[in-house]
Amino acid sequence: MADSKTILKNTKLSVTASREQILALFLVANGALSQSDIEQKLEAGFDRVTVYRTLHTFVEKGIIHQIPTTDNNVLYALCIDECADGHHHDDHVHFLCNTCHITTCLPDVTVPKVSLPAGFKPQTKQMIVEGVCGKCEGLSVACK
Amino acid sequence: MADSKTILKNTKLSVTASREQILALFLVANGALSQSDIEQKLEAGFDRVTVYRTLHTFVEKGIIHQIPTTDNNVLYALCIDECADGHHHDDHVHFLCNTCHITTCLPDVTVPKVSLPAGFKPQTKQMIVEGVCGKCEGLSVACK
DNA sequence: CGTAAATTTGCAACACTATTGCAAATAAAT
DNA sequence: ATTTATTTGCAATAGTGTTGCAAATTTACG
Repeated sequence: MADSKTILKNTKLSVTASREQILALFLVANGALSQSDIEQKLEAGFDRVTVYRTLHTFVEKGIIHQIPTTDNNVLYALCIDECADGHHHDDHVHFLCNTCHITTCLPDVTVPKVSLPAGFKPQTKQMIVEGVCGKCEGLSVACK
Repeated sequence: MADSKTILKNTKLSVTASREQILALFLVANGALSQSDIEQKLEAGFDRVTVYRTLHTFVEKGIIHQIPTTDNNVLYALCIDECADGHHHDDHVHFLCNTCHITTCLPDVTVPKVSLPAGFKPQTKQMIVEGVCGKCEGLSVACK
């Protein structure tokens, strides 16, 4: 189940080298990845456009989801929940560490509901918390 | 107080034509603006770099704040709260309308607190709700 | 008010990202 | 094994982010 090829087949996507390798990167990543992260980690030199299109395909198929940032650098992360095609329900919070700059999914932390002013109809919601993650906090303590 | 020039003086910024006009745009805008929005709305043709630097300056000075999006297009909006230099406390929710694509600040809707897993130290948090805003909802009903 | 000092602008320039078309290569279906 | 459908890589274009520097503008001050 945690196998690239199986995921691709289940999603009815052609199994290709680039898709397998990119998906594998997500499976071992402990956080979210940007497009350039992926390009750098791929040993085989895939074309930038291929990576771009592969990510779009994965988002469409609900394999990964996008995480907005303020630095014009969209991040992608595996969908932990089973996302149907085009329907993302990743209602979990994302955490961006200001020390190691790794963005982590917090699947156990659900985005809370908010009551909006009259007239606003909510459909999806995103929440990003910035701060210091456990690993970095521990390291800085250890250094003292 | 709602005057461009006064705001600039209060922030100890030089009063220049570009800053006044860009700030005026925000004062009349009902939602958040992207850099290209601003470039298009400026009658006087200011250089792209000037707009870029002006926005950075305003963010630094706490006049406007950034809103992250998933489409590589950071938005900027006026800080309703009094933001000190470099310290933003815009703990309000942003609403992105999927119909008119306008992002609105909801100053009365505070980003709720969430409890994070052990080790994570939160510093700031952002929340974006997508859906349909009151104006668009009303319009679509009126059309039926 | 006028001049010097500090800031800001516009231009040039470069890097990197986003996006599309198209022909060649590859995978899937038979 | 061969045909068909997909996917890839390349070329090319557009747009954004970013910096340095000289010219223009603003502010500070006598």
